[in-house]
Amino acid sequence: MTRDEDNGFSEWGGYFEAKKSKLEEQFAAASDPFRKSDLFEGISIFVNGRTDPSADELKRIMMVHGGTFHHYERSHTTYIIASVLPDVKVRNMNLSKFISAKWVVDCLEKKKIVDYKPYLLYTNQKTSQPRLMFGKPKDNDANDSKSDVEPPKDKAEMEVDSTNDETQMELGGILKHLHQAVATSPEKEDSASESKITNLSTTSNNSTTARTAADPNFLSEFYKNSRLHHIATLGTGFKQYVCRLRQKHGTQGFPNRETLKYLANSQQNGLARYVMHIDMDCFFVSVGLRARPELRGLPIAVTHSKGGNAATDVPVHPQADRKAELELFAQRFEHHFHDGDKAEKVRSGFDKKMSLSEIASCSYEAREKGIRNGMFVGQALKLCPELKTIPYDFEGYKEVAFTLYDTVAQYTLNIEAFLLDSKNDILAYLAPMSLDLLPGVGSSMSHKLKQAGLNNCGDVQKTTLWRLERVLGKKLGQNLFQNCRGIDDRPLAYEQARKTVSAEMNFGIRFTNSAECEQFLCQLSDEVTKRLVEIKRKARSVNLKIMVRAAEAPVETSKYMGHGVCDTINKSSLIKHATDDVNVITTVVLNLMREADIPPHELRGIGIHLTRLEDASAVRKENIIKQMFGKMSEMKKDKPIPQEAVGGIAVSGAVGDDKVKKPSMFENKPKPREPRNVFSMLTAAAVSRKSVTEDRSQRGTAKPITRPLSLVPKLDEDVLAQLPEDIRLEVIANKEEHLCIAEYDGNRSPQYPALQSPPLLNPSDSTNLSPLKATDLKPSTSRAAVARLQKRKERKEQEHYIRSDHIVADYIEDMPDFVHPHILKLISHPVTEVPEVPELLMGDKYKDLLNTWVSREEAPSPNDVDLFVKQVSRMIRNDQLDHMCDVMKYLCRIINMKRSCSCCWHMAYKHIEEFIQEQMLTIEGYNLLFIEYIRCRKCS
DNA sequence: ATCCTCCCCTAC
DNA sequence: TAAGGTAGGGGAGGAT
Repeated sequence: MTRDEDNGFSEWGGYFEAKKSKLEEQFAAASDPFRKSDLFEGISIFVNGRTDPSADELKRIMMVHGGTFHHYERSHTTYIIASVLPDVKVRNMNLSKFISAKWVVDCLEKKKIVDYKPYLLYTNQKTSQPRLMFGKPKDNDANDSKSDVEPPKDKAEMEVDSTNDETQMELGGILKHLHQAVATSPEKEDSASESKITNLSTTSNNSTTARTAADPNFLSEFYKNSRLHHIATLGTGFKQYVCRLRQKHGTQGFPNRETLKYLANSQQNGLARYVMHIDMDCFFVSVGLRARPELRGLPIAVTHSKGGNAATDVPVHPQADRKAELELFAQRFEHHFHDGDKAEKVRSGFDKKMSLSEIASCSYEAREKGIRNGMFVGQALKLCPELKTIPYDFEGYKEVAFTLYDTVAQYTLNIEAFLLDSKNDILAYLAPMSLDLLPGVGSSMSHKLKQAGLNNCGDVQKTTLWRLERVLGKKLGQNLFQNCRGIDDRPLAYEQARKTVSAEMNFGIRFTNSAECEQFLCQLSDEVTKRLVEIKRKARSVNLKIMVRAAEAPVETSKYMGHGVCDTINKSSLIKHATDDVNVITTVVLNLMREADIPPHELRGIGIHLTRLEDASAVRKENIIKQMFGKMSEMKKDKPIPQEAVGGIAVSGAVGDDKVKKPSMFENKPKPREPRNVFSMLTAAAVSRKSVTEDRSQRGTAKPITRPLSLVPKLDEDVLAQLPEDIRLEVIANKEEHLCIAEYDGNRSPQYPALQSPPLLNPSDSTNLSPLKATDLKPSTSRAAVARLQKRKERKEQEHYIRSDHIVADYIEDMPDFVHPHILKLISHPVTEVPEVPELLMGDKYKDLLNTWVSREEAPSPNDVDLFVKQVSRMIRNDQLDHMCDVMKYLCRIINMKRSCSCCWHMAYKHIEEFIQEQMLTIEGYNLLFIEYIRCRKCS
């Protein structure tokens, strides 16, 4: 259940601070000495992509004429200026905000705000826009909204009424209202009429409301009302939101950070780092109280229950038996009773006819009475009969959290919670602290530690690492050992690629027959697949989690539509190819359920978890292997590939151009091998390669790509043996073409395999060969295999050859970078004769080397930077992230220390860092946050 | 030794 | 009446 803290929002800062920043923003605009007019007062724009006039020019116009320019789209951005529509699917954008830059120009020319509607990029809109409703009764706008679209509350606040064509909207004025509306609450008007009622919780009073999962509307109904669902999705959603802000942000500065720096500089040197900790206390309650100031200072709880008398005498299902369920629950979860709140819930929560609705968030005044988040309302009312309950406001939570993130983003995009480094008294400071205050320590772990005689951080500080590892396991022990000393040196990671996707419902599951159950499974499969597609991934493993009524449990639960005491069953299935096809997933899910063979009426909870996720485009590439084999058969009919084509067509997209031939620090070391090469053989591959190389040049990390012939990976039976089982079997099934790949000339020199004896494809001899078994694909010395090889050798002389190695090389080149570590390994062989990048930076010697490098060179040579980049690149591939971070930290420090005025060095460092982030993102799926940074006022 | 799978625990 | 979700980390234990 929920912990005491709050619902996941305890890190999210104050709403009123956010509000203040809006005012400050307006104030800042008003006080601009260069200001020429107030034309755009109250209007803010965000420029998306390339526009005419340019973003810079638009920024200048807005500044000079009283408007606001947002460096990234914010929830209250009035208009988004763009030339083309972005991929709206990605982020559910509000299209009614996208207008052409010409609007700004025309406003300026006419010296007034002209109607923006003719400038909308997306014109296929319903006649009624979601609109701002300043207390207007709904029927006031009947003339324009015969609307079948309900104006969603959340969007309405950000929209501007544009229904009256004749009227030039006084946008500035409206926006002032808008700000006010956001600052107070969208529910103000409702609450005023209700404020006399003690308890304001409302439930869906729609009599047609779906009651169980047998109703097709139940799923969406449930998600709409589930606090836990909202907490989870808001969390993930905001992670993505911050990522987007970070991506959009690019190299722009942080508008408000300058102010902060200015303030800081007046006191000290300004190079110190600041950590802002934002704590959103009682988040749900605080948001709920925006519209109910009269309730401030009272014990308040956010819950679905109406509270009051209604919550002490709830109807109980005739087949429910609270006492029996309580006893069974207590018996089954005895070992969980180290969690005091949970124990108390069981002990006194099931009493009489008390409400079993859970409290999502409660005010300090309520906490003082012993009320906790997650507690049943009935139980809470026993502790505090005067407790007031208020309803959820999910849209409000979202809105406030957006405001918060937007506000913070004006200062930094390194938004992540972390423990402080040791600044001296940290040990003493932490010693008396309760262990469950540390991240990752919950009721279970602290209980375990208590049993080991460890009650607080001080106790753990005195314990050996070995003992902690014994008690908790290796990793958890190590973490606690560090954390209780205030140390957490893990690199901060964000933008991590998702590893699982799931959708679960353990409420309202009541089926009378399998048709109802299967219909729900289809719906849930659909839901989870949508989430999968949304994140552009595909799944290989489908897991079905089923909660089944425990044999001893009463047929109906004490909690209305709850799951009661259950047994949990997990069933999983591996899919041949990663998929995001709803039909495939649904079929698997239905099969798993049939296998589980549970009577539908005994089901109480169902969840679908998709794991072993793969990147959708990587999966596409995997399929290309098969296509490639297919193409090879077509090529039988084509002309032979002239040998000259084999030599390698260098495709360059160089950034580290060698115009400056500075001697390299590392020149006496063996030359690193060039990592890539491109061969053009298949038209299709060449086409898709184009986009890959474009990508690289955009990133600015492309290198001239040439590779000697000897580096072309060969494809042989080992490769095939290592391909994923399913693909391999398919290959076997299509033995006609693949046999040739599976076998190669055994006389090849081990030293220069590709050069001296390139693996050759002989398309014509394959047809005579017998079907292959899987074992045939392993390196074989069997007589039959030798005979076949001999036969092929004889034919080589007269046949046209197709080089499988080229095709594979081409395929590898065509793959996006991030699949290389995984798939490249499968396909290519390490080539031994070419020197590897020397491991200059491994071990401890890197410090000396970097020290010498930075001390000796006034400016770093591109070659050295390039070599350095290769070294760190390898560390990333080899999963030596900790070491890589150490190396980077050291380099940064040395540069700050010895080259504080040399922006060449600063740029070089930043270039390296950018490269690392790119590579991290593509290989690991997330970025790193480097604690150490270049402290230069000139170039930072 | 290393990987995989099935959980449990924790955070939000 | 009531809306008891979602994702990641990692330990235990078995397979290889």
